[in-house]
Amino acid sequence: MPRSDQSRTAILGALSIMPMTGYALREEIRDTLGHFWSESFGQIYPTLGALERDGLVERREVDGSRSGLFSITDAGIARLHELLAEDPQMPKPRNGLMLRLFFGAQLGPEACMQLVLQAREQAEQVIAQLSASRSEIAHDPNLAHAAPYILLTISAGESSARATIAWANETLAQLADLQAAQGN
Amino acid sequence: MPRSDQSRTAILGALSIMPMTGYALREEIRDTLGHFWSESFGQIYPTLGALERDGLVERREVDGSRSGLFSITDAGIARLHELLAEDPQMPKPRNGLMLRLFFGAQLGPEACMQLVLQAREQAEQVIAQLSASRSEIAHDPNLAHAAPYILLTISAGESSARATIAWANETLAQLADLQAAQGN
DNA sequence: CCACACATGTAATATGTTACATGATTTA
DNA sequence: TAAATCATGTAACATATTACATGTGTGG
Repeated sequence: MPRSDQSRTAILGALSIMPMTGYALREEIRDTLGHFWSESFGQIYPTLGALERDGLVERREVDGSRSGLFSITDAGIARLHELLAEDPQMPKPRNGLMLRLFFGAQLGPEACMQLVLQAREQAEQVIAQLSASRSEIAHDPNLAHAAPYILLTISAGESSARATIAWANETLAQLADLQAAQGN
Repeated sequence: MPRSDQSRTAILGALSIMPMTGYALREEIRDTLGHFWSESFGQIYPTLGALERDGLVERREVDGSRSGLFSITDAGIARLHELLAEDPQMPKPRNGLMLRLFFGAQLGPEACMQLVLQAREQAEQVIAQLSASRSEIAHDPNLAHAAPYILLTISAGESSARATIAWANETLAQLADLQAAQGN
């Protein structure tokens, strides 16, 4: 009953950068991998348990505290390399915005414009967040040797967001035309 | 126990364009909405059953054939409008490529370059497919009044794929630098 | 001392895919 | 007539989220 290989990959990967508690793991994944990855507590804790049973991570009880620091073992590093070498899989796409636009004839041009405006705003926020992340990552000593690779993913996010903005602008113009034509 | 509103939206939307069998529904969703949506039989048939019980679609038995043609009812159209007006939701992101690149320090520059090359090829294929779809859609009489909206989603796909290609080219150059630096 | 962040975990629920079972119809 | 495609559906499995339960440490 293998808990998702994908979750294991993300968790082992994060622990390969530095030891963490399960709680910190969620925070890091949300804040740093957030644009292209997510894990919930419901996944993280059972997966950590399974990884521990398999000897891929170790839990170190910190003095009096109830909090367990998880760190990756040598076997864990080896397994991480195997997992990373597997073919990357994308989830089946389910883009609610495109679905609505596709049936835009039912929804009408005004509502579609609202949706596109919303998408453009979100893309602008993403760009701002990524720009902030970029400098944080460049200055974080824990990430020293991982940083060049992490920055590639930041660039991917920025590139995608810029494309969304350009598309949104074109699309708004076309929707305005459709609206005008409908008005006739 | 509401079968996903999202699946209902997609199915009602497709039936709002023309009546179809469950099988044809899968084909259409895969071929036409494929770049940003997917449904499996395991979702389609139970959902059609539920929609029928709710009076949102009707099954018409065709003469001797066992195949049922599903068409949307007036109540179904009304419900579709409600569903389309709801906030679009994106699934939690799980991008296997970015996950691997993020931990690229573990994977090494050569393997990362392979991944990026693969992503660039896929994007090129997407562009070719979308370009073909574009002319099909423009010439399909069934899609006459839906076409302008559908073409907006095609443009979004093209725009995103072009951004991926541009990012891939930059990224390959940077990975080559990393590789050279590692070689020293 | 109260609220909030840290921390771990489980259970109920939702969602979705794959494989299987079954059979009709069409085409080579 | 054999193979491929059309067609419908179910069951088992896989995955993932949300809400809940529980408790500790810390700052105002």
